[in-house]
Amino acid sequence: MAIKIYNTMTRQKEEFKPINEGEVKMYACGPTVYNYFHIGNARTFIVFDTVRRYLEYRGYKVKFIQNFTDIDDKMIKKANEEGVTVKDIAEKYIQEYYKDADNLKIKRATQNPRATEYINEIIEFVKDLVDKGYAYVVDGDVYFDTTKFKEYGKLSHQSIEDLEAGARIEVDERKRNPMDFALWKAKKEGEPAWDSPWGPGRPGWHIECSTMACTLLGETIDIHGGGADLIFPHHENEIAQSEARNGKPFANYWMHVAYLNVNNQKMSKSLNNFFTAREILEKYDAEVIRLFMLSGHYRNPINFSLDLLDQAKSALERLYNAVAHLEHVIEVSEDRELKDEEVEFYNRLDSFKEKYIEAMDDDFNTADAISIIFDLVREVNTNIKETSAKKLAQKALNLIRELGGPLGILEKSTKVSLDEEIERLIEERQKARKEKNYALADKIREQLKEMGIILEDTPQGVRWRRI
RNA sequence: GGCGGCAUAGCCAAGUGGUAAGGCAGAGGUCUGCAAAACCUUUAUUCCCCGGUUCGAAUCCGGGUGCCGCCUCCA
Repeated sequence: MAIKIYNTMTRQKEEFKPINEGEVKMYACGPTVYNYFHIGNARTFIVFDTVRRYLEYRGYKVKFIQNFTDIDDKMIKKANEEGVTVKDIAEKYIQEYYKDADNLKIKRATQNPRATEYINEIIEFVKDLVDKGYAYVVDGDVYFDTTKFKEYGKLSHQSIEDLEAGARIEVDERKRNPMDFALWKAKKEGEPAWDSPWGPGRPGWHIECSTMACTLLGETIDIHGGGADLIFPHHENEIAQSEARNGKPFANYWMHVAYLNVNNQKMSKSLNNFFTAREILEKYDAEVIRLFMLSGHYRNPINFSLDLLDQAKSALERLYNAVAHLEHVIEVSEDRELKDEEVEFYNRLDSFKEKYIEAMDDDFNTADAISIIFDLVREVNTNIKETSAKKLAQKALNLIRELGGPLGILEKSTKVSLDEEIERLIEERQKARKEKNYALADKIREQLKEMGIILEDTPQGVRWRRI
């Protein structure tokens, strides 16, 4: 069984074959660090985090690079607005990125290179393109000549003519062709700049990713990805630059994450339907957000709403109730060998893992994978009781956690220590119940609920969990 | 104009030729002092519409309708 990945380039699912056995070289386009990232960015980050985690789960050693774009028009504008340097803005929002990403339980990339750290490599890259005749210099700007790269448009499946026909951009007269794009931009007044053979200036947007991917991962990488809006022009341009210079395929698999919409429309500042990840994290647990994001396929758009987040919250609660149940059983159950009637389920647990892998192998079908976790949970709830063998409960719990791992959910324990006050109240209530003083018992239960503790009476005694 | 995506129950959503997963919400039941949780039953004779191919289609083909996106910075 092999992993299949939908490749934007070929528009079909392909069997994943890494360049080097057992190793994956993966690059995802990261944020421009001029603001907090929004919930749509969060979707892309969470998806690639899941892809990365799953590849690791399947035994690959993953080298995962995600860049920070720390120099571009938006960065400069923001710095001017705030009266600080571009570097100040970058430093600030990189730190803020880490805060939010960590809170979303997004694993840190192997490296997060910044464009400004690779200026020399970028200049070398551009120089090569000029030398090879793929780029030309105009007034200190350097442009890529898209007509020189015969396969231009192969990722977005558009010919240059088609692209031009629909172009809504004003054509810069200095460019040879309307679709040509800047590799290097000459310095304008008040802009940060670096020396180059073409005079002071700064890199264009697309060149940084080509350069950093090539420098850190090599001329051909396994997986390159980003949001669907990067297909054109960003990734198209990356391909043109990289393949023109290196003469070999840039990436073997192109993955693109569909949008997260609000009211079925793309989130944008002008529509004022914009949510930062941070403000959502204030209201919802990271795992709720992840479950929501992963409950549909990454190539389908998802609609964002608080109501949907509430649905995900309830769903996650069901999963955690099972975890709590198992943790409870492990505490109170007998450490003994399996009884005959337990053996069947004990062995059958493995089949859930098989189905899960089958789902995830199929282009990371997280929705299907999640449904298998729910199937597992139902069976656990019916088959495992306080009287079950401890090793059975332990295996089930390990499995639930294992399957949650690549999705970044079900990593928490429901066991939390109780302070004395709560412990006293629970005991008091138990006493009241014994004395059939149910009015008092219910009152205490209500009181604990307000304190965030849910009590559940089971035949083996009281069970509690936090909300 | 070019390219692409989507349309499955009240809501979310998987399934892409073999007779409709899963979750949320709702209803009924079991358990419980009552709850909670859990479990059981129930909620789409049907997958936007119309044709066609096929023994068989939500799945393939043709034609509609509706919504969304890319072709400009954007995850």
